[in-house]
Amino acid sequence: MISNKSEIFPAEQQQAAVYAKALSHPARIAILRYLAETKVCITGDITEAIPLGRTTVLQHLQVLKDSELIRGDIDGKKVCYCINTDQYDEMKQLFDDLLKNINPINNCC
Amino acid sequence: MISNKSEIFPAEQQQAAVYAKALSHPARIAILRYLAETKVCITGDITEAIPLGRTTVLQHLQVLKDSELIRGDIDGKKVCYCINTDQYDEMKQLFDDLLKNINPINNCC
DNA sequence: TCTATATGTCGTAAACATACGACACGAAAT
DNA sequence: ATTTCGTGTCGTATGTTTACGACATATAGA
Repeated sequence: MISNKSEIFPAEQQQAAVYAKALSHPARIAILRYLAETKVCITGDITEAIPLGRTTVLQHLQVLKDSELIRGDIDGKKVCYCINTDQYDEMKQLFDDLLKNINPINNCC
Repeated sequence: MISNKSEIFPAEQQQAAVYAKALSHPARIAILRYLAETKVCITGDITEAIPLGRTTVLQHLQVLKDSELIRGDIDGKKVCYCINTDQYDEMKQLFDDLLKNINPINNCC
């Protein structure tokens, strides 16, 4: 590709885009909701809660981990996934600012 | 692909994902901000404001149009892009609800 | 009429996302 | 010791996104 001109945009917009991408698949939204609901930190039980194959769920978890919205800590033989509250709060703040800054007026044509 | 199991998720999560996808590239965030700032409805001047090729910008505009966050009305020889305020408000509401519903507690492991 | 401007469509190349099966590996139960 | 469970990694097929050049068209002005 000649692709990936993302770096030419302001850091704040890049970061917002990263979070938006993390939320851009219903499975990942479902996973976040699941993690928030079951307050215990869960392992591959997620696979049973989300109607997708184990590998696919793992992949979505990886995407969420890359965006740092979740953490995955090894707890003995199980792995313990949970929402990264710091990062999550940062996302909320960023989105809030973004949506506040975009104040459209419907003056089209 | 065996892909596109998106339909198996709740409609609300699917719609949130659609909006998130629309915001998932810095160029599209930049376009939205530009449209909101320059309160006039703009045409291909966007190409000059966004450091990308004309075709690429058009493509991003198409993605935004698909998510219905913007409209593109033909106004004589020019095309007039602007934010679809109704849809935009719906997005804000959806995100607000979503982020409210995900209330993580940092009790990891 | 010819030209420039504004716009759109098509094609294409490379990268990334989605979905999953198959295999690997270590710890706990039998 | 062998099996099972929880986990992860690899490979792979297909679809989507990103980026852009080349071509097409229609309108306004010289």
